[in-house]
Amino acid sequence: MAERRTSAPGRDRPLRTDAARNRQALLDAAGDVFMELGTDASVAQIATRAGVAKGTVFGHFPSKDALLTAIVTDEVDRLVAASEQLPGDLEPGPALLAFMKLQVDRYAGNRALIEILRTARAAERPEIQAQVERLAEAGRPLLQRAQESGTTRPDLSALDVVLLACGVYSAAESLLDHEPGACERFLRAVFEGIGTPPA
Amino acid sequence: MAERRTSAPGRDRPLRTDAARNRQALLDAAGDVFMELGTDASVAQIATRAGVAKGTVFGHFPSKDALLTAIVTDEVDRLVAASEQLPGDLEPGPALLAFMKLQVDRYAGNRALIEILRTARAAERPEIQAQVERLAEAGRPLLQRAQESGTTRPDLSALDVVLLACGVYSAAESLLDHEPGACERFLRAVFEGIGTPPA
DNA sequence: ACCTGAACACCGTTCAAGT
DNA sequence: ACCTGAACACCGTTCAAGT
Repeated sequence: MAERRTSAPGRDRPLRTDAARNRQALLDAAGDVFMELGTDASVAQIATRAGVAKGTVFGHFPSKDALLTAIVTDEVDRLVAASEQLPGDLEPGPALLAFMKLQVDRYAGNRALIEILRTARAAERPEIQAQVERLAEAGRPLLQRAQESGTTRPDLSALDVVLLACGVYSAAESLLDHEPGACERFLRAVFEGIGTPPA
Repeated sequence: MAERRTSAPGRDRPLRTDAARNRQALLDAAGDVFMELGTDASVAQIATRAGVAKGTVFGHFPSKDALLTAIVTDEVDRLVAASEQLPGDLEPGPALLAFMKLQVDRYAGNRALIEILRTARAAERPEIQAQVERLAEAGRPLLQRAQESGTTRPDLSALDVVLLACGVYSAAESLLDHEPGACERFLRAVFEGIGTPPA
C-alpha cells in the first residue's frame, strides 16, 4: 500500500487538511485510472474521479509526468517489498526466476506501469530511471547468489535482469488474451534458452 | 525501398499527377519524420516536410494511424526481403539467430517501428497484427529447420520468435547509448538461456 | 494557502471554399 | 479531382480571481 503522507516530499510544514485530502484523492484516482486506461488517460479524467477541478492537479503535481512517476514509485515500492518476502528456501536459480515472475505479474496488473517503463529512454527521464535501478538493487542479491552457484550466466547485471523482465512481458503482452500463461512460457524459454533441445 | 505507386491500394483509376506526387512526398516525409522522432511526431510536421497543407494528409490517408501502418508495412517488406536473402550456408540455429538480429537492427534504426509494434495490442489493431504475422511467416521455415535439427526448443511458434525479438530490443533499448552491443548480448543470452553456466 | 474555471497553445480530424 | 486553411473538439498547462 502507498505511504499515506499529508505533506509532499521536500516540505517542512504539513498541508492544509483539505489539501492533504485532495492530494491523496488524486493519487488514488491516478492509480485507478492509469491502471485501467494506461498513460493515455487524461488529467481531466483523474481530476473528475478525485472530485477536484482540473487546475487543482497542477497545484499538487507539476505535470502529468510527475503523477505518473508517483505511480511508478508506488509500484516499485510494492515490488521491492514483495521480492524481499520471497520464500527463503528457494534454490538460487528458481529464486531469480521468481523475482522476474513478480515483475511480469505487476506489469500484467497495471497497464500504465509497463508503458512508462518502456517509454522512459534512459537519459530522458532520470526519475523513472532511478526507480528502475531501485528495482534492480532489490534483485542484485538474488542474481549474485544465482551466479555464484553457477546456475546463471555471469555476463548479466542486476539491471539487465529487470530490463529482460520488461522485455519478456512486452513480448508476451499481445498473446495474453488468448494465452494467459504466455509470460510464464516466455520466461521459461528465456531462462532455459531458446536454443535448448527437447528434454 | 518502398514501392512507388501512383495509385492508392484498392483503386482502379490512377491518381492525378500532382496528387500522386503529393502522396509519395507524404510517404517519404512520414518515413523520415517518424523514423527520427517516433510516433509522437505531428501530422503538421509531416505535412510541412512534404510541402503540403495539413488537410491534404487526410485526403490521402484516413488517419495518422493509417500513415503509421503504411510505414510499418514498408519496413516489414524490407525485413521479409532481407530474411529471404540470408546466407544459405548458415547452420539452422545461427540462421534463426540471424533472423532475429535483422529485426532488432531495424528497430534500432527506426524509432517509430518498434513503438508501433509494441503499442499495438493484438485485438485493437488488426492491420498492424497482419504485418507482424507476415514477418512471422518469413521466419517460419527458419524456425522449422532449427527445431527439426534439434537445436531449438519445440514449444515456440513463428509468431513467438518475432515477439521475442521485439522484447529483446525493448529490453536493450535504454542501454544502447552506453552499450551499442546490448541487443546482441541480450539476443545471445536469450538464445543460450539466462540460466546457462559459464562455458 | 489552496481551489476554481477560463484561457492558451497544441493536437488530430473535418469540411466549405477554392482551383 | 484535388488542395487549402479555417474551424472543431480535445489535450496538458497556466494563472487571475475567488474562498
